[in-house]
Amino acid sequence: MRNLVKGDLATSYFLNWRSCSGMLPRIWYRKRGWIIGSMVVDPPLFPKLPDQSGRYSHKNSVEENKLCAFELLAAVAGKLLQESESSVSSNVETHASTLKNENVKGQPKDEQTPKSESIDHGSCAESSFMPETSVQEPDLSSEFKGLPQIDTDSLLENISVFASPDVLKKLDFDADGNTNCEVGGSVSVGNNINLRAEGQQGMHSEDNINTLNGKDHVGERVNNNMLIKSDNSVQLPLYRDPIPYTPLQKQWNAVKLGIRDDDDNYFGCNKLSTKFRPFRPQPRTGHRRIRKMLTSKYRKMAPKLRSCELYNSRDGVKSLYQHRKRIYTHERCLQSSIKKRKLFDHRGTVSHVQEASSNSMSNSSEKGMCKDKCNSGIMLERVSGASPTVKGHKKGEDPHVKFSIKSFKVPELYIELPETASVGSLKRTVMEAVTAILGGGVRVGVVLQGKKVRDDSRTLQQAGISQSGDHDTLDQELLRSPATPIVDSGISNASVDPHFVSKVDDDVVTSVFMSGPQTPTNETGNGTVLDSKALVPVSPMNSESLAVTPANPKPKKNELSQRRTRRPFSVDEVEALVEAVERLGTGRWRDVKMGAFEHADHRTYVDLKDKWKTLVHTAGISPHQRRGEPVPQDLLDRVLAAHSYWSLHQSKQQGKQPGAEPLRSLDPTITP
DNA sequence: TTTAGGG
DNA sequence: CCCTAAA
Repeated sequence: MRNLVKGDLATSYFLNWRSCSGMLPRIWYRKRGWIIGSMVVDPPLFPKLPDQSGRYSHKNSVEENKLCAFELLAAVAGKLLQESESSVSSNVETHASTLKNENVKGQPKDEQTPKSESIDHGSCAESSFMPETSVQEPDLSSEFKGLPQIDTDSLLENISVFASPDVLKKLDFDADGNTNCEVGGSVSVGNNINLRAEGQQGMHSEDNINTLNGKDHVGERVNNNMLIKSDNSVQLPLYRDPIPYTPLQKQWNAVKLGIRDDDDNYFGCNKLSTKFRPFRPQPRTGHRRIRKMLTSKYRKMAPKLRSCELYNSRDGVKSLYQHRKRIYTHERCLQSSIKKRKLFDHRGTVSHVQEASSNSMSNSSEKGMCKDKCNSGIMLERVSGASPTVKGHKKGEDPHVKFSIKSFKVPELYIELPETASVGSLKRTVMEAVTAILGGGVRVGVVLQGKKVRDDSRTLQQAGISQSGDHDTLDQELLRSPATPIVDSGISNASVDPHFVSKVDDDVVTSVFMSGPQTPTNETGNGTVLDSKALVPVSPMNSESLAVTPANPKPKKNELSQRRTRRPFSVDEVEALVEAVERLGTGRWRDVKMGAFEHADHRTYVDLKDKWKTLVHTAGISPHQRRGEPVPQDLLDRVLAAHSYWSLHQSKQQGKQPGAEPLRSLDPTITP
């Protein structure tokens, strides 16, 4: 173990129970020994070894070390459990009650409690604990004890609850009321960008565990933290019996700054040193589609699991993951359901709008990153005294409606820096990330009363963005509209931010959202817009998104046919692709995708295949005929070499055993 | 869903 | 990148 984790292992972990669901501890108990976190193992630890089969020359070492990773995580898990169980301190209760008291809104206790209420407040720490929780889950309080112990200062204030048990019980997929917990740091951008690292610095366990993603057990959450640092690195969820030992707290150093959203969207790909990853929102999936999605897309939910299968032979490890898969799936279901519910329930919900901008993060335990999903968006508030009246509007009049940006937050990002990085570099990195997002192109959408105003040709007046007098009317219209069906959307966010739904005062509040390039699935068949909130980070490579996005709405042209934004491959991506093809051949694009572009969600295996096709073509033409970012000649040479090699070796034939020789083992020009 | 190719 | 036949 000691030789596994070395001091220079840069990746660290962070903990921030900011989106912790109400029954986090339950998971520790009910799923004893289940996933505690994931782990990053840096490539240098896994020198590639010559392998007879050659295909995964690093396989053995990877697996070996992976098992070590299991050990490490198991130890952590064990400690977690141990602490959870042994601690019966009453101060937990105190904390809980404190939080309850901070729940200004105060939740109704009866079953009639609107789920939206519960969930609404669930996204914010100050209303984390709902009465129902303790009522319906008498054991919760005890279960919960393990949590606050860890870091009362940083944890409690960030605890949030997704849903109350009664909500959970109504979900399709989990009657247990298991909920999800997410651990992660956060970055908020208000007037300032504040970084917050949870936990304590400079503490390491005896085993030098400085790599631990203290994230949770829910599939997507886990995925969020399962980074592939390179094709040799592994981050795995862990299963192991508890091993008593080091205080968990010691390991909860916070070095990595996590910025996340609800999806497992990483930007970047294997072999690429992606510094940060913007997220896309969690796709919304209809209840009825969840099952299907879960079964058919488990790979996306637990990509690492897949990786293991692919690159680590078939041993016990695999079965472990297969077993795990179900759990991921299950919990993912649950979470999706919860989100779904949130989406529904937020509709028409009146909630507070105030979102502190500059002070949201800094010192307040009531505000700040616990806002979770609330952060992604721009609040536009009508500030003008002008009071255009729709009904009283006369020809020739052109009253103005003025808006100001109340707050502006950038969605969560995921930034990873070595512990040795300077604070300055941290700031710079964050700045780069934010700049990339903003500079990369954003779209602005308008959400009024929780409803997206899609028709750009409508006037503000027509859209209802004018005067308070129309408020009621608008609400009614909103209520009258049928429940919005939920469809799968690659880009839509999973929740409707209560902050953007409405405002109780007389002002018409318009929420303006930025979003990435529209995806075709933003609308349901009846044209109902599902996206009500979408601050979609735009990847740095997506600088064309603004230009590509049509300024005028295509009235009828279904956006389903909208062409995807063009995203030229970078040299790094090409390199990763070439490397993967050298290894896997030209007939296994899915494997290539999984192995080298797993987290580059915008690269499908078809994309990769197409890119390879063009690469082969490019390599075959004279340099002056090439366009776009020049691909280094050596890469093109490798392309040709791999192409010819795999053409000869018939990689695409299924009869071929998995031991098909990778090119690199035969090509002297390719040396690690 | 994935592969393979044409457009 | 898109589209789609075929597997």
